[in-house]
Amino acid sequence: MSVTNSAVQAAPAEGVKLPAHETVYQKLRAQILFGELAPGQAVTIQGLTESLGAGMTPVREAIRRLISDGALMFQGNRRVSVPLLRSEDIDELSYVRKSIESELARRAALRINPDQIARLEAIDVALDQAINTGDVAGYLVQNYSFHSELYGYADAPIMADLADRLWLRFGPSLRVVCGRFGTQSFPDRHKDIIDAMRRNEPEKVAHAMEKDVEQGMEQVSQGLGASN
Amino acid sequence: MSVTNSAVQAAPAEGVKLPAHETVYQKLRAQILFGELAPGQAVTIQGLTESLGAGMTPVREAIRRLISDGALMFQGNRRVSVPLLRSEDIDELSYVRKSIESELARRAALRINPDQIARLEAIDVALDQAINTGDVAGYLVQNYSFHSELYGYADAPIMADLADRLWLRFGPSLRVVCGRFGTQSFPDRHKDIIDAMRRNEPEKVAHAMEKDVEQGMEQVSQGLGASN
DNA sequence: CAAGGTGAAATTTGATCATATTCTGGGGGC
DNA sequence: GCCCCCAGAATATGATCAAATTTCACCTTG
Repeated sequence: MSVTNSAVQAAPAEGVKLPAHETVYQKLRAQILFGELAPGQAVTIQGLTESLGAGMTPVREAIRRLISDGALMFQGNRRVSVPLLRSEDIDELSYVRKSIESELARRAALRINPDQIARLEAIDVALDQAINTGDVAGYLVQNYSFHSELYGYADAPIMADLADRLWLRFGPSLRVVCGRFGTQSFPDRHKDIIDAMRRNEPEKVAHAMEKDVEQGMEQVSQGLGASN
Repeated sequence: MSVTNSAVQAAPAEGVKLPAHETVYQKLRAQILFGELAPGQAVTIQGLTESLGAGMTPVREAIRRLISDGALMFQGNRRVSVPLLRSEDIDELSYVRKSIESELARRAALRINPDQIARLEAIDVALDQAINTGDVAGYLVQNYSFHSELYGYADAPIMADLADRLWLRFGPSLRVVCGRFGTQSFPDRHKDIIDAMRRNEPEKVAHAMEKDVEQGMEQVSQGLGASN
């Protein structure tokens, strides 16, 4: 998984080589997804060049990509910031996510094998642990992992890519909501998904995923509504 | 509208100022959308710097954005090319487009006013003209214009953005199909959409749009199938 | 003797950096 | 309170470095 939780200089031990603009993109992406950058916060090129220890060109390219992803916002006057989510945005995101992610779940259900189900369950166990210990960062990472892993089994790269992108739009807000209310209140639909996978019932899987997404977006909506 | 049909140096008369990487992005985007770049064709940075008369940094940024859009493909060994569409891709695109664009049409139907309907109709007239004269480039531009204009009325920026992105994925192939079979065989669902708009029937609009998308993707599928 | 393959050198292209230029925003002076 | 000037950040260019592909010569083999 591309998730590296810390800001350590990222020992390049794993692959061997991979372009700087790519690593910068991944780091920035993780920071946005898992809430190290708050909605509304300004992002400067020069700030990132020193905090990430990279040149200016790679940072510029990474920022462009993230703007294109909807993870960052170009404020017109050459300023870049993490966008705030409006309730209309949540409405749109909810519709699109339900449509895409339920289809991804359906397709994954048709192809998944027992090993892969076991892996999903392992992630879900880690997720429960994070919830029980109140580990917000862990919750965000494991929850994302669950969905990301599942979509990887669907053999539908375009839709998986779209789902990943949408995640970037509400990631920062999810962090805010969790930070405000904790991780307790989230009911766990993942169990339903895994059970239906085992019973080989794609429609049930799709339906459970739709419910999971709906509940998640509802949480974000309520959490953000409390602040607006 | 951001649609500039010709390759003329684009007299910057309209706004007054706008960054180089932005103009490069728009030009490249138009070239991809309307088929000046064929699927499979390689894209080089240095080639674009001279063909577009821009520096290397803006070109790089534009390419990154288009890769993020799915309009270009990073071939691993730092090579960039226009992606070829596989039939599985068309299947995914068809599902997502039907879901998103029918919803966009529904929402647009709820907000649209007579002036806007008239503008849609004007585009559709130009579209018919392009079809009758066998003007493939005109067909592509007007067809895109119709959808793009319509989605602008839906007051749903995220979904409109997604729809725009998806268009970039099949644009080049659409050009190939049209170039091979001409524009004759496309039935015109746009009339149904406009009629239902006038009668203020959002569900009918959504349904007609779904059919339009389905027919379009079916055409692409058949056209590409003939070559593979 | 000819044909094919392997290796290194050269060219082409992408990645990164340092630098110059331009624009935005704020503070000081009138 | 308004306007002009200055500081700082972003944009854009060109140069430099690194990597990959291609070319070509030479050797091996049938």
